[in-house]
Amino acid sequence: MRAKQHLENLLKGVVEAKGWPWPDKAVIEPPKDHKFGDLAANVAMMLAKEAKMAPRQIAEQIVEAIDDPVVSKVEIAGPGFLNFFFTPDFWRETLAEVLERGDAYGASDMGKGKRVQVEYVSANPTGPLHIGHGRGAALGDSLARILEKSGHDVQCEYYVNDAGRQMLILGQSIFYRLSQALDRNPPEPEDYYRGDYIQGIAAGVLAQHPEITDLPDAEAIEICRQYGMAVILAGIKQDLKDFGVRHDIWFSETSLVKDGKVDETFADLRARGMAFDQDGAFWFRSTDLGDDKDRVLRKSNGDTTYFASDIAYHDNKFKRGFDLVVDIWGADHHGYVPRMQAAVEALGKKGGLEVILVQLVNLLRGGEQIAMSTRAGEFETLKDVVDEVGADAARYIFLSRKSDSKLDFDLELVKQKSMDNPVYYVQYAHARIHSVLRKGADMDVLPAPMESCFLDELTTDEDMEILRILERFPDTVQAAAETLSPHVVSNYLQELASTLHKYYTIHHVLSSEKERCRARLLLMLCVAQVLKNGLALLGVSAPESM
RNA sequence: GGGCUCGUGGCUCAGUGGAUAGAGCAUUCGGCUACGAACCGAAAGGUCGCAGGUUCGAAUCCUGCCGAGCCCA
Repeated sequence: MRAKQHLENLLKGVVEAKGWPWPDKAVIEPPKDHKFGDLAANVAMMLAKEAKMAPRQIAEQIVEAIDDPVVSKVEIAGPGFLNFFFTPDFWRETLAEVLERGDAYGASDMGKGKRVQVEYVSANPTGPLHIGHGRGAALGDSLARILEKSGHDVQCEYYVNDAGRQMLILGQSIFYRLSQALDRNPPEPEDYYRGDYIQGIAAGVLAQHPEITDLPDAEAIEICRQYGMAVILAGIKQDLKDFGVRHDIWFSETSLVKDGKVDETFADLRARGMAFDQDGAFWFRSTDLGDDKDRVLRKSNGDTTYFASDIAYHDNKFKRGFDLVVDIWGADHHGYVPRMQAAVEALGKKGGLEVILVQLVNLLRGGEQIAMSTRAGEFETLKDVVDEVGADAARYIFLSRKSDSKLDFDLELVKQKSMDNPVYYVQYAHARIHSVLRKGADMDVLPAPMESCFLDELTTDEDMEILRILERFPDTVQAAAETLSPHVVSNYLQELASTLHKYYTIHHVLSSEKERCRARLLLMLCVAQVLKNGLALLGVSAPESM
């Protein structure tokens, strides 16, 4: 961060002094290979057209004008890149920043306090969460942490679909099992939830509402519905808690309908000319916004559609003052995205909604696929998976890949403590450092204080490599926030851990000469801090021993 | 039929218009009588699905086609 900012300011100064405009497309970033330099800039190439000069000529002029104590060398590469090398002292200063900021290292005010809502999981409370929900949960939770770290004001929400047909089916399913348990031989419903958990809930209803056996079916079903929903929702909350996932608000669909929000939103859309009556139904004019047909909001029989509730819900979100709303959905809802975006645009909030689609999770055990279907009752619950492999491993696997590609989740592989399972690789690096720090303390050798001159001892290529990576952490967090991609952080952690392991093999920390030893302990301490901060963004623990 | 997403070493994946396309796994070879070998090093492995286009420059952007998955009809 410091490096990038420093260089940008420097270059801007030079370019301005030459009377050239600063090109929007200028990029300053670390080159793929550090032999090219510490940072590379393409300003010369971007300026070539504007200044009507060859890139090389511009580059030469810039190089000539640069005079900065931190820049130790500038080179011009063939295509016109400017490659900058910074002094070792500059890189060593990174340690001061890490020490000073501690857990806050990596934080920034990039978001400028922008209010962001992240809505995720939001599974219908008709059964326990399964592994696919776990992926959405890990992603949403991590995203919230990353956005918060980069200066956004974040709120996490779970939308409880407690009003629809699915909940009625839940009630009927419970009632069916309850009647069976009473040997009443009820007819099998056409469509119902078959999972074993339904029977447990039925027993619970009976225990708490013994009078239910004498009630008319409709009333009994309603009791089952409410009881079942409460039990299942409590289970979902517990599962998410055990998975380390946070939701600030549990928003009920029923409350939306009850409070008349749906009608308010309808009126609003009508006033904006985005909705109309036809054939006894009420329609959303989505064709105006690129949808392939207009969509019904209220059917001629008076029922409102799911889409109508969803529009009202999003209207409500924006009325609560969020600048950005992030929805995390299963990829099977992707057909719904353009419609929802159109609705948001119709509400005058174009660009205010980001939908992240999470692809399916393919659950395997030793390469064999495990079938999953909530209706059929065959699935591995999130709880089972977390109990088996641990929350850390599960979260890390989910977060180490882009959300828009399918994910194979093999229980056997995830349980293995090997490189098939990258979470241990990163955690091991952290634990290893703490082991060295403990050992150092036993030997009465402590990390050097920052203000000492010992840091001059950090001179090797490996020292510099670690320092450069530590310095990049704040950039990484911002990149992850901008692209809403936690996997950027996990990739970074892999790289840092790998560099640490390599360092550890090459350079012996404790038995080297005393001043060097203390300088290296300080370096180790800072690596541990950054590993910890990065893992925290993923919601994964950083153990000091394993 | 229309739409969305994805095609990168044998496998799983990074790669936000930039330099010789990178990791891990698997394979082969090597490294613990020093801080944790849950580790490290080396070798081998690629026409970035195919064909055009945009430009100083394309795995990346655009168009068409092929293939996979999903949604809607």
